[in-house]
Amino acid sequence: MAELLSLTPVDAVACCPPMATAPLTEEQAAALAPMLKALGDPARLRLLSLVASHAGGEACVCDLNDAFDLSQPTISHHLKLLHGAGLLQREKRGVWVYYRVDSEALAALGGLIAGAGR
Amino acid sequence: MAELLSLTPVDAVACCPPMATAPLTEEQAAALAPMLKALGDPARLRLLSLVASHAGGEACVCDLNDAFDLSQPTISHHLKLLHGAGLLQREKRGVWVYYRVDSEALAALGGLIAGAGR
DNA sequence: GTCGGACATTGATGGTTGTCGATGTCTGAC
DNA sequence: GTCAGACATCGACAACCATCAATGTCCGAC
Repeated sequence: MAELLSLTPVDAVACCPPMATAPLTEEQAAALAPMLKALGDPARLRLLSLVASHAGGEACVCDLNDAFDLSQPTISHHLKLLHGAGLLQREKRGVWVYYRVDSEALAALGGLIAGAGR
Repeated sequence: MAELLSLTPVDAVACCPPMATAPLTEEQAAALAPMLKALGDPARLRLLSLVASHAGGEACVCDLNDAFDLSQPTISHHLKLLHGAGLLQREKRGVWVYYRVDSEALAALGGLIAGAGR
C-alpha cells in the first residue's frame, strides 16, 4: 500500500490522469506534493531556472554559488532537495558536480498543472 | 521596485520568459513561489483536483468538507491559501461558497514549468 | 427577531523548514 | 602523503506551517 510512495517522482506524475478528469487519490497527491513543494521556494526556483538557462543545459555548483547571497551549504541543501524531488539530475565529474534539469519530469509536471484548467 | 510583489499571481506568471531562456529574477521568483508553495501540500492538491474535476467546474465548500478527514477550519484555511495564490476563484451564492479553478493561471504556471525543460 | 446552518477567523501547539557556521569527505596536484 | 579546493553533511536556531477546538459572522427560514 505504500508502494506508490516509493515510486520515483517521475513515475508518480506519469501515473496521474488529468486533474480535470478525476480527483487525485491520497497517494497520488502525497507523491506529487514533494515535487511542487520543492518548487515553492524562491531560491530553488532561481536555482532551477539558472540551471535550465545555463549554456550546455548544465551548471556547476560553483557557478550557482556565485550567483546567490546564500551560503554554500544552503545552496547545496536546495540542490539536494531539487535532486531528491527528481527535478534536477546530478553528475560528478572530477572535483566538480554538474546539475541539469530533468526535462521529462518538468514536462509531465507542467502538463499536469496546466491540464487542471480543463 | 516592490511593484512586482503586488501584482496578481496571474500577472506574475505571465510576465516570465521561458526558464530555459533566461533565469528568473529575484522578484519573479518571489512572485512565483507562493503559487507553487500553495500546490506543494497534499491536501491542497487534492482540493484543487476535486474542484477541477467536479461537475460544472465548481464545487461548494460543503462538498469538499465531506471528502476529507480534515476539520472544516483546516479546509477553509487551505481554500483561502489557494484562492490567495490566484489558483482558485471564489464566489458566494446565498449561504454557500463555490470555488472554481483559475484555468488561465494554471495554464500559465504549467507552461512555465514544462518550458523549463527546453 | 431569532434560530440554525455554512463558512471564516482566532489562538494555540507540535512539527517542518530555511539558514548558517563548523566540520567532513572526496579528488587532483605537487 | 599532504595540501587546497569543491561539495556535502551535521547541529542548532528562528521562522513558518498544518492542524484543531472554540468562536465569530453572515444569510435564509420561520
